[in-house]
This record gives sequence, structure tokens and C-alpha cells, in this order.
Amino acid sequence: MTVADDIRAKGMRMTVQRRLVLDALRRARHHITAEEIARSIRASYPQIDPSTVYRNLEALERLGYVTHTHLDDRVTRWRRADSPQHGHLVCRRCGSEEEISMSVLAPLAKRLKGEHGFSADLAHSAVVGLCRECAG
Amino acid sequence: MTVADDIRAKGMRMTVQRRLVLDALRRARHHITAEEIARSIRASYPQIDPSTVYRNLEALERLGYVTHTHLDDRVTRWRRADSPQHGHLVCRRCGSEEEISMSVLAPLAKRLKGEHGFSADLAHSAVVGLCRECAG
DNA sequence: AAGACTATCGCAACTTACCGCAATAGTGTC
DNA sequence: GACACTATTGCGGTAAGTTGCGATAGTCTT
Repeated sequence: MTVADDIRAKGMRMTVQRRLVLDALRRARHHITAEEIARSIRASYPQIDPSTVYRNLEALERLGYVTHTHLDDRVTRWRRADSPQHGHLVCRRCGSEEEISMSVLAPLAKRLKGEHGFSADLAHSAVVGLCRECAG
Repeated sequence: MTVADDIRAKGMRMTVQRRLVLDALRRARHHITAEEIARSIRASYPQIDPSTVYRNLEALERLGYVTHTHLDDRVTRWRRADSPQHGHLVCRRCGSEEEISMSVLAPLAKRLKGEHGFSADLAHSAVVGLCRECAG
């Protein structure tokens, strides 16, 4: 079952725009912002509206093809859902980002599940704080 | 040393506007958005511009009087720095919010400090996921 | 208390992210 | 392949938040 077939099977349509968003995410190595995706698509296809990119990211997220993460405070970053999950440590002073294994976060997830019945998505938001250098 | 003295000692000024922002945060029971603060101030002092509120929140945060938290994906919530810290669990489906003790998050903070030298501020961002009801 | 210095303010323009709507164009059916 | 159905698009608009700038007003010095 191709992505296109899966999308159609769910009553949605595989449009040029949707394909371009998917491809942009495929090309991106790491997390990428909606604005970057829009810019890279519009470099070749200027008639494609940024709002279309936003809506397609949301649609593809509902289908489970992409997910988003909040690295710093305001920008939403997107990535393909099939790329390996990891956590993020972001320094609030110098802005440095470090990726960490989900196994570091797993004990907390387990505890939240056990004590609160809460299924945490700990890859969704970065952990903010001070890195080794900035903490001094 | 009063707040005003402390602010002056740091080369900043205690203005009417800054005092109003501080008071609004003092009145607020829980986390409050900048927009709510601006609205409550402007109800009595309509000549005070929202941008002034935003800039004062940032200034007061630099001084350590207030901090901000990201509960859901988009809005920034503010609170006085001396109010008790706690973590948040936010359900991405129904939007419910649950406050949890920092002690639940402490083991992770300790591990991030030990393994990565990272001083995590785990009250800064809510943990997103699915609550007991929505997870089924 | 007057004056100088400059942090802060209010305003307006701007940016980013996201809707509402009419027009367009994928899809399944015949 | 033509057609009807409707998901999706591009456009214009909106709301929240941010920034540049000239004017204002705390604060310190004398």
C-alpha cells in the first residue's frame, strides 16, 4: 500500500501540493519548520500558498505520516513520523540543542502511565534548561 | 529591598505600567496569558498598550520575578516566580490539564544533570499526551 | 529643584500562523 | 472518458505577538 493509496483509502486525495509537502519532509534531515517547507516548495512552485502547506501538515499529521515537536518556545518543527524518535535538550541561554535517547525519558513515561494513567509523548516538547556550559 | 529598589538597582525603572503588570500577576491565581493580563489592565487603563505588557513580562522575567510556561502548543502562560512550581499533563485530545508534583519529574531532572550536565526546567513545558479517558 | 541621560512608552507597521469562502480539481461510478 | 461529488486550493482577511521609532518620563547628579 503506497502512501497515495492509503490517503485515498481514507477518503482523502493525493494532490500535487500534498506530495510536495511529503517530499520536502523526506528531503529534510532533521526537524523543519512549516515556513521552511513553504519556502523550499515556493522556490520552485511559487503559486503554492503557505496556508496550503500548513493545512497539509495538519492533514498528514492526522493520518500519522508526520508529527510535530516544539523545540524552542515558539516555532513548531515537523518531521516524518517514521524517522526515529528522540528527545531534545534545549539551552535557554545559548540555544544549543542536544538530542537524547528516548530511553532516558522512558522511566518518566512509565511512571506517568502508572500513577496518572497518562500516556505521555515525551518527544513532543523539548526539555528546556541550561546546558553544561551555560549553567557554569 | 523592595521590588522597586531591586529593579532600580539593576538600572531599570519602576514605572506605572510595570507595577500594573506585577499587580495583575499577583491577583492571578494560576497561570495567565499575556493577553489576559493586557485585557485586565486595559479595562481600567485603556491607554496602556498591549506591547508594553509583553515587553514588561519579558523584562520582569529577566529580573527573575516572573516565569513563563507552555501549557498547550501555542499560548505562553505567565506566573510569579515565587509561586510554587509544578508540572503539567495536558491531553492532546480533550485538552484537560492536570497538575503534578515536581517530585514526579525530579528523577528525570537528576538523570539529565548527571548524564548530560543539563539543568532541566521541567516546569517550563507541559507534558503532552493522552489522558486516561482519551487513551481508552 | 533643574537638567541630562536614557529606559520605557504608545503608536503604527509588520510578521507569523491560521481561517472562511468561492473556485478548482482529484476520485469513484457509470 | 464523461460526470457528479466534494476534498482541497489560492486568495483575502484576521488575530496574536513583535519591532522600530519619536515622544515621554523615571532616575541620578549637581
